[in-house]
This record gives sequence, structure tokens and C-alpha cells, in this order.
Amino acid sequence: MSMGPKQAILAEFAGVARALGHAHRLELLEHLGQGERGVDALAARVGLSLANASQHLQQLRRAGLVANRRDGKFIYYRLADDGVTDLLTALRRQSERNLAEVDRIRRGYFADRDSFEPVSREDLLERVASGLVTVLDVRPQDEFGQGHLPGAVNIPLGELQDRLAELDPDSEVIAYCRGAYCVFAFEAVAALRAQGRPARRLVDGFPEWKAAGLPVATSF
Amino acid sequence: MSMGPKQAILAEFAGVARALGHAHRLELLEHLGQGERGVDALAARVGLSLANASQHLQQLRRAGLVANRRDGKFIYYRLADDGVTDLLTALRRQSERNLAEVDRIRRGYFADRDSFEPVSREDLLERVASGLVTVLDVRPQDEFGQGHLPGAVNIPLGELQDRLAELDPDSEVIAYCRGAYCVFAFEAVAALRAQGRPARRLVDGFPEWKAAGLPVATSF
DNA sequence: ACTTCAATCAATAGATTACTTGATTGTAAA
DNA sequence: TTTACAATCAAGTAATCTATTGATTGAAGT
Repeated sequence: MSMGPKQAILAEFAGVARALGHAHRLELLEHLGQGERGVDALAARVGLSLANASQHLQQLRRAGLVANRRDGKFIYYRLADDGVTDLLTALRRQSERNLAEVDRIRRGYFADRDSFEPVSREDLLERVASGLVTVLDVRPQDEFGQGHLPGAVNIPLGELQDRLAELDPDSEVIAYCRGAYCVFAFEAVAALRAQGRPARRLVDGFPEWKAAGLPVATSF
Repeated sequence: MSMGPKQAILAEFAGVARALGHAHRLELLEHLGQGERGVDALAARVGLSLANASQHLQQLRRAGLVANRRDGKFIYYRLADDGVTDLLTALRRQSERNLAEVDRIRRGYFADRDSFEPVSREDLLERVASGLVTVLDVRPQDEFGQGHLPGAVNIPLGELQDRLAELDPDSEVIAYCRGAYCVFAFEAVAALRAQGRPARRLVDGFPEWKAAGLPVATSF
């Protein structure tokens, strides 16, 4: 069991990597990227039992990827810092580069939805500055409230059909949601274009925006 | 067993993360960062049985992190691309930020060795341009041959005491080796300073240099 | 053909991980 | 105190992962 200094350090790194090595934990991290949440809410959104979610969250905590605080009866988890989002982005980059599998899945499910070029963060900033676009946040209201792009309008995807009137029909809509693999933004763009309205999606989501150090607004 | 598109993609990402989730595999990747190597050589350096090393390497290959080619009886592995080094760097960054454990280990083993400020890549380039320093590569000769910093002198750590005459006693030495956790560079700096010679170490190693897109020289 | 040797494959035992169930802890309110 | 509830803990089973052993494949050389 004796280990050199290097082996000991590499074992620590490996521990962090292993904490990322489960789809459920990655999904928990994706949700935590939106903002602080209680265990129960997380479990419900990811579709895990409470005990199971709690255990996954504790693993993430042991790896230093998330932190938590108690408020009354509730325990709220959050990402340990913005570096976590960077690590997740690096993981996604490398995975996409080499895994034909990812591409195959994307093509299969997201089909033509991807055919309209996504908008980069820089493009979005430019267009917002010149007042040409409406930025649309299609996440649920509570996630919007915890943090969103400045000037964004919040219409959760399920309400989009009923609230089309709230969107200026003459300006292009740029939709975003949780991240690069969140389907909400795809769906929103498809729905808007079906109405003959110009719409595109932001290339990734809120956590990446925040991690890039760009301004964030909150409500409530 | 049915999975949405997101779950399927996250499962792929998790697979890549799990491939990084073992100290032996991280060490294999560190060695592969120096350049292409045969299975036997890797197994010997990391201290694994041949079969075990082979299986770890295949796991890395399945995750798309390394590639291999056959040449006669030998099979040579290499990093799939420079992005792998970036991902490893991101993993190290995040791990260091949050794990007191890493710091504790570092302090315990590397002690005062760290007390002389390491040199950044930019600093090194500047000093080389003005001819003020000797760049010293203390890795084994074969690793040096596969790629090294331009203008670097190769004296493996074990031979340093006997070959001090080869180093200009008036110019500062900047030593480097495999990476941020390779002890060779620490040892070399300690040995040189014990002789009263000015010496510091590069903040990280050859793979990071190469991944940063800086020029690389080869011999043989 | 036969031998040699690098590397992989196959099978196994032991360790670790994931998820469930039911009990326990900690806080707030009745 | 008692009750209620969020979250954790504990225990057990099924599944997965690691490392060893010995057999097998593939490319050279005799």
C-alpha cells in the first residue's frame, strides 16, 4: 500500500474524475449549474430516489465539486466554484472530439433541429447591443429567478404557445436553456420557426455564460 | 433501460471521466504526454504487469483518449490529440483548488523545494530570447529524443552530478521534466543550488508546453 | 514449418459501486 | 413533548471494476 508522492496525488485526481464518472452525477451538476437547490428538488428533476440523490451529492461533495449549507430543515447544494463548469466544459469538448458515439446520438435525436446555426455568446452580445434581438429563456421560472442573462424574457417551454403575443414579432429570438444538451432551446426554436418567426438558439446555456464571467441578472 | 438523448450523451461523457478515474491510467497518460511509447515500456515505467497495462491502455483507447498503431511486432500508443492534455490540466486545476489533501501531500513531500519561485512559460521564452539562461531537460534520454524544448540541454537527473561541467556556471539554469508533479526538476534544482549555482524550475513540463502550441524540437 | 516475442484475450477471485429499503438524526412547528 | 419532515445513515444485493494467471494471436526470424 505504500505510494510515492506522485501516486498519492494522482489518486486524488482520479477520485475527482471518478466523481464525474456517472451520468446521474453529471446531470446533478448540470442542474446545480443553474443555481442552488435542495436535495429533494434535485432528486425529483433528475428522477432519482431521495436517498440515492443524497448519496450521489455526497460523493460530489467529497470530491470538492459541490458545497452545501443548511437552512432550517433544508440542505442546499451548489457548485463549489466556477472552475467546476470549466472542467465540465473541458470534459464535454474532449468527449465530443473523439466519440463518434456522441455524434451519432446527437444526429439521431436532434436531427434537423441543429440545421440553423447556433449563436455564439459574442454574437449574442453584439446583437443585444444593437437592439436587434429578443433573448428568450425557456427554463422553468424558478431556475430563471436564480440567475439569467440580462434582459432575457422568461417563458417556460410549456407556456410558449400561449404566450407568443409577448414576443415582438419583428425581432429575431435567440433562445437558450440549461446547457449545450438541454432540449428546451431546440424545441423553442422549432416551435417559433413553425410560426414563421425568426429564431435561433444560443450555442450553450446559462452555466457556461456565467462561467465565462459575463453579466448575470437575478429576480425575486 | 430506456434513456433520453441527454442521458445517453451524459453516459458517454461519464465514460470518458471514468477512464480518467484511476491513478494508473493517469500515470500512463502522463507518460504518453511525453510522446509515443510501446506497451512494454509503459508497463515498466508505471510499474504494472504487461497484461494489466495493456488492459488499462485499451480502456483509454475505448474512451478516445489515446490511439495506437502497429509497427512490426510492436504496438505504439500515443495521446489521441492535444485536447487530452488540456482536459488533464483542467482536472488538475479543479482538483488542486478544492482538495486540501493534495496540498497536504505536496507540502509533506516537496517541502522547501518549492520555495524558489517556478518560472512560467512566458518568462522562460523571454529569458531564452535574451540569452540569459540554460534550459535543462532532466528526463531520460529517450524521452528527450521524442520531443523537447528548443535549445534545451539533456542531462538525465542521475548523470547530473558527473556532468556539471557541461553547464555554463554563469548562466541561470531552468530545469523541467515531465509535468507539474514530476520530481526530477525539483531534485535537479536542489542539486544545482547545493553547488551554489543559480537554478529554478519551469512551472510545468513538456506536455503542457507542447499543448500550448509552443515550438518543439526532436533529435535522432 | 517452427520458434520467439509483443501484445491481447479469457477466466477468475477480490474489491468497489449503485440502488433499494428501513432506521436514524436534526430542525421546526403544534 | 410530540409530531412532521428533510436529509442522512446503514445494510444488503446485484452489478461493475481491478489485477492476476495462463492461453492465444500476429509478425519476424531461423
